Amino acid sequence: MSKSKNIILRIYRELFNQYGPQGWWPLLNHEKIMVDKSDLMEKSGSLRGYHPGNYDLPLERNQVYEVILGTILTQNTSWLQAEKALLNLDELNVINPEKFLELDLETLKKQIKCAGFFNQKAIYLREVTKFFISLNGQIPRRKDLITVKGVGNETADSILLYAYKKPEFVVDAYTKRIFSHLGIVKENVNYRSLKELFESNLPKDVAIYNEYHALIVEHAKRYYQKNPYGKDDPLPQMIKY
DNA sequence: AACCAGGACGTGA
DNA sequence: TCACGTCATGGT
Repeated sequence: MSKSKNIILRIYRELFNQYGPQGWWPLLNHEKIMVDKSDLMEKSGSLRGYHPGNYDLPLERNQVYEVILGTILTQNTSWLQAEKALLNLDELNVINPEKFLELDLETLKKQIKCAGFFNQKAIYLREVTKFFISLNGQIPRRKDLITVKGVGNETADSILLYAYKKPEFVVDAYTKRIFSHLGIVKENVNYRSLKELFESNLPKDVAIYNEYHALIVEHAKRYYQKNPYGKDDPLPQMIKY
């Protein structure tokens, strides 16, 4: 049992002990091999991570870009569907910002249809692609990212954390669901407060931010998918005292 | 057959 | 700020 009084940190340790490193973005290896789907092991309805424990990715430009595409595609959709859309785009070799913009709108929509909201996501993807190119290799500021149509709070933080490796904690619906169920925050807590709660209780460490959010998602998939949320969650017992 | 998925936007209090 | 309707396919 951890001796720390820091509940946020204790939960992180518990989750990591339970599930281990998750391995999120990026999905594709743009240097050589394509992803072999048979290598992806099942993990609670989704697919197993791609490079668990490696927090140095993405390394190259198209990999950074791929993560950005993924953050838009997965909005309010399971990662499994977003992943399919991403693989569809990869088959056309358009996971490259310049080539992506050459793709006609109808083909684009067709490729990403499986991820839902394809009309607006097609627009969002183009917008964020133009923004990415305009950066010219620079790391975007959060306030500039948020002005891009289709990039809200969570997506902006996801891009900064998972594409640019900047220490911005990502809060999502699962985070709110779990931590309000545990009685740590209110159900109607807003994004900024919840994000601040994590960032003020954790070392400013990209690897921890990266892993913690992924662990929250994995935990939520197991115990917070259907109502009543958190019914069989063992966390309340584990973090007692 | 409902309900949910690694949300964001536009609008009107 | 905050609440609400809208966007849409797919899995369970």
